Order: sequence, then C-alpha cells, then structure tokens
Amino acid sequence: MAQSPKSGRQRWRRRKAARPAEILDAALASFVERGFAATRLDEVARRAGVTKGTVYLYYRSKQALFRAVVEELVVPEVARAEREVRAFHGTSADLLRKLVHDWWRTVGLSRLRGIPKLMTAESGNFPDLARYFVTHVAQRARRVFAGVLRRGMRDGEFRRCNVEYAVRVLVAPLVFAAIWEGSLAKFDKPYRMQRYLDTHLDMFLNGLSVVPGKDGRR
Amino acid sequence: MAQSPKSGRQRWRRRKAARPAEILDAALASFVERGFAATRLDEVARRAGVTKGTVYLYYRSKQALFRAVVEELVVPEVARAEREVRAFHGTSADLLRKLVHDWWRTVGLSRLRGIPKLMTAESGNFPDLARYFVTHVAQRARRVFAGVLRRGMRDGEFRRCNVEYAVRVLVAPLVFAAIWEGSLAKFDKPYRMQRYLDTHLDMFLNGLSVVPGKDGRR
Amino acid sequence: MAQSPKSGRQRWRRRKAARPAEILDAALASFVERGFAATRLDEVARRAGVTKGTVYLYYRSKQALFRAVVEELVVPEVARAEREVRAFHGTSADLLRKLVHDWWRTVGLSRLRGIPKLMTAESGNFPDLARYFVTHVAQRARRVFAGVLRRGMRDGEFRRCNVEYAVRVLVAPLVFAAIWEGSLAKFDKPYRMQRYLDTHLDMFLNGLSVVPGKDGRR
Amino acid sequence: MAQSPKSGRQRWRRRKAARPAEILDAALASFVERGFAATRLDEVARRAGVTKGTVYLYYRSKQALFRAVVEELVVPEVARAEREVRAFHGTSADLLRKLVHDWWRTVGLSRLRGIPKLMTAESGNFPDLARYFVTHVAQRARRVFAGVLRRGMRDGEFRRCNVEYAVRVLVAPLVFAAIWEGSLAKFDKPYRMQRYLDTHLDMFLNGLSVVPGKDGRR
DNA sequence: TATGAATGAGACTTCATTCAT
DNA sequence: AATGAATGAAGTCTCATTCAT
Repeated sequence: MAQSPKSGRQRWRRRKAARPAEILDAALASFVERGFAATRLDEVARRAGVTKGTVYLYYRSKQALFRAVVEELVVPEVARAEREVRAFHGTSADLLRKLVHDWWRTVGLSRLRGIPKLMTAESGNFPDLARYFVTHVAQRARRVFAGVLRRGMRDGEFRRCNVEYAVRVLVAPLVFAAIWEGSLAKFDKPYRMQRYLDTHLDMFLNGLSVVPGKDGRR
Repeated sequence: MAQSPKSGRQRWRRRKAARPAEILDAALASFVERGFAATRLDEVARRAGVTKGTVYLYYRSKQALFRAVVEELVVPEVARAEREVRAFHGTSADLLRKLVHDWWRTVGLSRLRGIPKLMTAESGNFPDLARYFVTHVAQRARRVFAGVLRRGMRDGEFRRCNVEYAVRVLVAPLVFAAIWEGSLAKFDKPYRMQRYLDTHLDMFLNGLSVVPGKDGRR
Repeated sequence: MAQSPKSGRQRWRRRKAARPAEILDAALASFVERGFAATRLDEVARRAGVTKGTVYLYYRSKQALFRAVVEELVVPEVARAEREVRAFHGTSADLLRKLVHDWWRTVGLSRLRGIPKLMTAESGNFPDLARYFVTHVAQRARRVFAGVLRRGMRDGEFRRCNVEYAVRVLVAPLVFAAIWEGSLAKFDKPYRMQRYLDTHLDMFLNGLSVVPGKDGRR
Repeated sequence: MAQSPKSGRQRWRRRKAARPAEILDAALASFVERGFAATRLDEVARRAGVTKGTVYLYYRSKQALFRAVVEELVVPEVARAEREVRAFHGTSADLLRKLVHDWWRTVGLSRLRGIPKLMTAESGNFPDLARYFVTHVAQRARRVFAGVLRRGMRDGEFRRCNVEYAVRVLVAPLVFAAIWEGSLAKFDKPYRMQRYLDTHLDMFLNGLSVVPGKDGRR
C-alpha cells in the first residue's frame, strides 16, 4: 500500500475490485490518525496509491467515504465476533477470558483499534453515522458479552447481577485501552496490555464469583 | 454569555478581565463538540459574545487557544483534586468511593467532561500538547488514585497488588464514561451513571479486599 | 523618541504641540523602512511613544498621515535649499559642488534620505500625492540646479547646452544614491559617498567646461 | 493573457506548461505597479487569467512568488546581457554606447523596467531576497560595465581612473531612469530618453577621454 | 488629550470537489 | 478507469479604524 501512483506504467491494470478496499483502508488510517476534518483527501489518495480524482470515482464525497469505512470495515467485524462466540464450548469464565483476549487481538491490535476514538470524536459532527454505529456496533458488541454473562448466571457459574451494568463495566476498560493505545499512550509510560487485561479480568470475575473469595479456591 | 456583539449601541463594556475566561470557555465547548479542526473561530467568538478579531487579541492563534484551554482550564483542576485528597480522613475504601464520585461530579458533569475525548482525538495532530497533557494531567491524576491504593495497602485495608495496573483498571471506566457521555451516549440506551460507578467500585474494591469474599462479611 | 508610553506618569503633560511632529517622524521612518502598505499604524504609534488611538487624534487616516509626511516634512526642505542657493557667492562650478555636497548632507544623511524611494515606490498607489510631490519637490529641486547651470552659462563659465537634460543628468546620481543607500546598499560592497559624488561632479563639470577636449576637436 | 477565468464553458484549457510563466508575468506587473504588500493575489490571478487557487498550485506563497519573479525573470536577463557584451567587436566607446542603449531597450522598455524600483522598495521587508538580488543582478550587471571600462583603459582608449566609482557614476542615471519612468515620470514633464542617455554618455565619455580638455591644464 | 479594547472588512491560504482529457 | 489541473467556498489571521472611558 501507498506506493507512488506512477511506479510502473500498468499499475492500474490490476484488479480494479481492489481499489475501493485500498481506499477504505487508507481512509480509515487517516481518519483515525488525524480525525475526519483534519484529514485531507490528498493524503488518503496518496496512501491508497491513487490520485484524488480516483477517490471520487468510488465515493461521492469525503463524508460518504467516512460512512463507507464504518459500514464496510467495522460492521463486518462485529458479525465475525458473534460467530466466534457461538462456536465456543467451555466455562463461561473461560469464554469471557477468551473473548477479551480475542477482542484485543482482533480489534486492539488491528487497524480497527482507532475506531472507538474516531467515532467518539466525530459523533458531534455526524450524528446519523454515530447513531448507526451505536446500533450496529456498540450495542451488538455489548450483546455478545451480555450473552456470556447470562450464560454464566444461568449455569450457576456467576452470581446474579444486573447484566446491563456489568457489561458496561466489563467493556469500558477494553474500549478505553483501544482509545488510549491509539492516542496518548505513546506519550505515557509503557505498560503491558496483557497484564492490564488480566488485572481487569481477575477483578471482574472475582466480583462475579458465587463462592466467597475468588473464582475457585482460596 | 453569548449575546450578539451588535446588541445595543455600546458594543463592548470594558470588561477586559473577563474576556479571556469567556473565550476559553467558549473554545473548550466548541473544541469538545466538534474537534479542533472542525471548530471555526467564528463559532468560538460567537459563543463568547465577541467577534473573531477579539479572540486574536488574547490568543495568538487557534492552536494557542487550544493550548491555553488545556493549561488554564484543565491543569488547575488536577491541582484541586490533589488538595481534596490530602484533606480527607477515613478508610481508604471510603476515600476511593468519595474520590470516584467527586471525580464524576467535578469532571464528568462539568465542562471538562469532554477533555479526554478531545485530547485523545487530537493527540495525533498536536503531539507536544498531548505530551504535556499526559505529564501534567493524566499521570498526575493517576498518581492521586495510586496514593489512595498505597495508603490502603499500608494500612492493611487492601491486599497487596501492583498499584500501577490496579490504578489503570480503576480509572479506565471513569475516563471512558466521560468520553462516552460526551459523545455516543446520546444515541445509546440511557443508563444511570451512579449505578455504573457503584458497580465498578464494588467489583474493584472486592478485588482488593484482604479477606475472602466481599467486604460484606470479612 | 520612542520611549514606552507609560514611562513617567505625566509624560503626556509635555508640550502637546510636539505630538504631531513626533508622529510624523515615526511615520516617515516606518514608511521609508517598510513602504506604506506594509507599515502598521501600531508600529508608527510605538515609535512615536503613543498609542494607535492617538495617531487618529491628529490624522484622519493612514493615508492622511502619508500626505502630511510629504507636505510637512519634505516640502519645507526644498524651500530651505532654495534660500541657501540664493545666498551663495562664488563661481558657478563652486556653487554646484557646494550644492551637491550640501544636498547629500541635508538629504542623503538625514531622515529624508528615504523619500525618493518612498515616493517612487508608492506613486502607483497614490497618484495625487505623487503629482503633488513632483510639482512641489522634484521640479522645484531641479529648478534650483537649473538656476546654477544657467548662471554659469550666462557668465561664460559653462559652455552652452540644454539645461533641462543637463540637470537631469546631474541630479540622477544624487537621487539614486539616496535610494540605494536607503535600500540595497547594505547588501552591497561599501563605497565612499564623497568619492562617488566627486567622481560624478568631475565628469559632469568637465563636460560643461568651455575649453576644448570635448567632442569639439579631438 | 488576462481573460476572465469564467469566459467560455471550458474553464481551463490544459496548458499547464504555460501557466507558471503567465503567473510570473502577472505577478511581476502587479508587484511593480503596487508593491509587494499592496498587491492582492486576486489581482495577480486575474491578470494571469486564472483563479487565486491556481496560483497556489505553482507557488507555495505570495513571498515564494516574489522570489520566483526575481530568480526566473530577472536573473536570466543578466546572463543574456553578459553574452551580448562578449560578442561585441569595436571600440570600447562604441561598446559602451551600445551597451547603454541596449540596456534601455531590454530593461528600460521591457516588463523588467520596474525591477529596480521594486527591489529597492522591498529590500527592508525581504533582506534575503535583497541580498540575492544584489549579488546575482546588481553586482553582475556592474561587472559587465566594468569590463568595458577596463578594456578601454587597457587599449589606451580611456584614461585611467578608478573603475569601481566610474561604473557607479555611469550606471546610476540608467537605473534611476528606469525607476523614474516606472513611477513619477508620468506626473512630470515629458522628456526624450534617448537624448537623456546621450547627454549622460557624452559627458561620461568626455570625462574618460585621454586628450586634455579637462579641468584646465593637464 | 489619551487610551486600548473591540470591531469587521479583507487579505492569504487550504482543500473538497469538478471535469476535460 | 484514472488523472491532475483548476476551481471557489470557506477558513485563519491581520490591521486600519472606532469609541467608551
């Protein structure tokens, strides 16, 4: 990605089908890095290895490009996560642990890491898109976690509590970590994400355990 | 605040001393609402009840205005929080609870609520300011919480654990709530912040308790 | 000139009559240094030791200030030169030498040195003022020199020639020296003005001498 | 040149190669006419038959445009003059006469006529460019004339004298004429440039002649 | 008389968008 | 399908000018 658009005389002979995806990737990266308003189409085009005009062949406007990023890059990821959860067998605690670590792998370490930052930052300027994101991404993602919590309660593995709030408490540190890593972390003391996630999970699962003490012995 | 600068025949009422603060407030609100790049100086001026030119009487540039917002509105709040903590007497758990709720009152419900969103969103475009913010706000704020955790451990009230990570886990849901409330929350199902905070606190303090079980029995 | 306007509590108790002159001096200096358009009233005011508002007490506008500079600072100098010439007794060649050197002393070394540069530079933007300057300064100054040439011819000291053109040739190096000294000379190799003027005078007077050596015989 | 950018339905005719030159010409004309600060990019663009934005397609800033005018329009002319001199055969006096008249033809009557006025007027605001101009234009041009004078002395055609000063005296009326013609001349009595130049040349060459006729004896 | 806070028109500059090629 | 020159609206910033004090 991001080679000079002039290298090779028949570069544009390649699969045209790839163009939109390359542009979307470039747009995602730029939007996350600078924000929507501060992103120049020139930069997106350069990253995608095309010229500004080409972007307009595929997307009507900068704003349409933004919407496409969310609809075509972000939403599909949620569906994938949902499928993974359904396929899992084991204790709910283990599932939760796996889910959290998977989440970090597939979101926190991927190009999607910056999405929470981007969407929260731009919600004021793009209410329609924000609403769409909340409905199709945020709430659906929470529902995945809620399902696991409910399963654990049903099985007597977790003590009963308000799932709605528990999920928010469970998810907040994850999303926040994604925001932080994609923004101010580089100016902060380094820390190990795994340990951070485990610390959070330990405390959270401890709070859910039915027996006094932690999730088993002690 | 925010009267039209043309109302009345007397266009300005010689209140120079108040001007910078009014402009800072207006800038903070606009930056948080739209982001730095999408904020027009016109809007800041209008909110402050002055004209564009007046803004430049007090701040050299849009960017200088941004910096001033952080330096003059945000940093002082951290100092205030530090003082409050030092003045507190009681158990560390109570202090922690108080601290969290105070934090929400003074940050989550104030005009400063949007600062985390703003700073994370703009960190890519303003690395210097981001670094400053991390050093003078984020790390200092974490230090306040860390102090309470250490106090609790020293007194045998909390079990020993890595303070660094515990603080991050403690703080993340707070900061995230501020970000969320100032952005996507309005498109999401409503929920009660108090209950969210309490759920988080319960789980967190439970994870810190020395005796098995919760703080219930002990 | 140019002290802080706040030094001393009763500075403004001084002769108010001096204010306009101080402002004119400051304006002349600034206009010459930067040109009319690039000069900020703020700078003029600072140089004059007053504030911008005060300038408007004495001059209706920036342009009026420009006009006043020409009318009140420049024109009187021409009159003075005329008087000096009338008072001189001696050979015309000596008078011419004296005139040239006096001109350099009173114009080339004074604050008026920059006037030719200023007036030529701004003639396009201020045709009225330019016309005024040509009539009341340039032509009058040339007339002074022309008078001396005519006197020399009448007395048989100079050979007959077209005074109009001789004057222009005589004056051009003088005016040009003023322009150059006030602009690009500081980036050029230094040279001695006296010698430059003498070289010019020698050649010029030689061209006016009645004895052969000219293109007459050869 | 200078058609309205809106004339016709085809707004631009793909003549990229010509654009920079058209813009430079327009800029030169405007700068000379009004000075740098008083020139509006709008006007330059209109003269060049494009819109403001197009100017920025080729020149980073107004100041860069100024520099380009000097580097790309002025400096090449000096090189051309140098070549012409080298190609000349004949007496040094004739060469000098030819040089002066050529200079007037190629500079005094061309779009470059206003350059001396422009550069002297703006030297205070653009010291770097001024230095560049002195080095690459003024001094080089003087060197051309100096070469002719030295040739004449070497051949015994001119009497010996300080070339440095003679050149300045020779050149000053030329440059001054350019400044004057491009500024205040239109408000002055008309005169014939040829006669002015000849008068100057006669006197100057007379001053250089080896036969007596100078200030008396010899 | 003098101030200086405030204004607002207008400048430079940017950049999303268009369109002939 | 792709380009990239060109546009023009809109933004930031400057500064001559005004006016209550």
